[in-house]
Amino acid sequence: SQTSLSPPSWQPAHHHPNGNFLQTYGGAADCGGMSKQGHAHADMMGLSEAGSCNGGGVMGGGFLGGLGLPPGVIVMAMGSADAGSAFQMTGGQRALTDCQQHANSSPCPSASSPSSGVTAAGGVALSSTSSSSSAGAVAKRKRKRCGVCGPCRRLINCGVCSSCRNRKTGHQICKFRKCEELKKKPGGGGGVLEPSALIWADLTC
DNA sequence: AGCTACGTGCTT
DNA sequence: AAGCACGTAGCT
Repeated sequence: SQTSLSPPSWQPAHHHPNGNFLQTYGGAADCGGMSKQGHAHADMMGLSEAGSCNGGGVMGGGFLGGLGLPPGVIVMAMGSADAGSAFQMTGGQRALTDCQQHANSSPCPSASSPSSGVTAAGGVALSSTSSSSSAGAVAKRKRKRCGVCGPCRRLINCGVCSSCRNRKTGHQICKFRKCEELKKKPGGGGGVLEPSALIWADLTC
């Protein structure tokens, strides 16, 4: 709902060329879906700072050449100082909001899930009773993305990876957005996340 | 009700 | 082992 923190004033991001390219694009869906909050930008920032190298940046080149869409956005975002500041603001605001909201006891990282119990450790707190499914069995709860790893912080799909291309049948998130934690096997791993979480907290808060 | 994406089984 | 396809949990 557009209550409290109604989006600043850069909402327009949508109708602009951006909206178009995205829609035209395969990745469009994502952006559209994500734009519920309308923030492909926040991601870009994340991209340039962390992930861009592994996927965004590199791909960008390919895009411009073959598909030429996503990069457009990026270029625009970075190109216009105006937009730049706007993004910064929004991004900052968001982060801040998150922090404050989750400042309760944990740093922003946990922003991933406000009410549900997702632990930084990547564990899904099987909070409450597993509604569905039989009582005794440990319902096969879905783990949730940690929300703090590089991939998680990325908001836009590459649109070219197998997951993006096969979205119809694959039902998988963009490979570049696949949470590092979810890549690991459910049972394994301990608190490998903490570090990154801290960093993230440091950077944003 | 519809969408996104995690989990898992099958195929390559 | 990696990728694909499907079922469905979780969310809006």
